[in-house]
Amino acid sequence: MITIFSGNFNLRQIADSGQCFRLKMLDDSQAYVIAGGRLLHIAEKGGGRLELSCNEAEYGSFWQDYFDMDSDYSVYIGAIDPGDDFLKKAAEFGRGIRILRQEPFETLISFIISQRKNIPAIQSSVEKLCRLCGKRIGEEAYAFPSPKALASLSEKELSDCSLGYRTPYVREAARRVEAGEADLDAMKKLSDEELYEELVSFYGVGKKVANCVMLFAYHRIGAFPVDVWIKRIEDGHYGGRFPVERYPGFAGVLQQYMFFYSRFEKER
DNA sequence: GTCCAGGGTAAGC
DNA sequence: GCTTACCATGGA
Repeated sequence: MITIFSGNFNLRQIADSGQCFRLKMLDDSQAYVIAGGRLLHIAEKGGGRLELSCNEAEYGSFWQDYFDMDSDYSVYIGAIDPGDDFLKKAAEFGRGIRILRQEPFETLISFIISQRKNIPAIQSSVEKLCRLCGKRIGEEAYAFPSPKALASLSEKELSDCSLGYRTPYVREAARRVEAGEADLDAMKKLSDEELYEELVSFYGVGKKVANCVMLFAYHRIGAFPVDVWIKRIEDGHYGGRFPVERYPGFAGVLQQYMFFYSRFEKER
């Protein structure tokens, strides 16, 4: 176990931010995260102190990058237009959110599944897939399936994970990656535009899902996914379109604050 | 029972 | 280029 310190880090907020479907809260300050075939326990101890159930080497080689610990989020928040009261409130409310660096394959499949589902339903489908063909890495803990494992599932097995009409989308994406027709790792070196074009070339991946994969897997924090929640905000607060050009290269971070804030607001 | 969800595709204009 | 019907399912 190691102890680290971080500002702008709140487990509950990250868990509820809709970017990751494999972060499970145990109580208000503890969680399990499954990523990269690893299982991590995190506990928040107050004052920005975090206890992680890994050693220094594993932190340095994986989790530090996963949680984007080298970025200072106060810089993004500080760049917000002082006249934009809505965005200032949203950022203040969700200031513990960080943009994770998740695995491209898991993110691609998860967000293909996400279309027209609410977050609990997405988590449920992803969990079923992992239990069905992901490697067991702990008590009741399963890694996200490999492309090979996912590509070998039958249509019925996939369908039984409540994928509905998305079943062929998932199947084809897994097959294409497994066959080497798309190299998700090699795509890391592409420009934003090239990466976007590669992603939307997947059957079942459109503008919104491609932007989510860019933001949450490839850490292209300028990507700005527009779903029904963000569209509602754009219409209600920005005359139909958020001024992404005012925040060159990091509008995606602000998008997360707004998404999280608006979902909370709706709950009351 | 009804409404809605981190949308995309294909067909039609 | 821009609309529109249709898609399956579960959570609230």
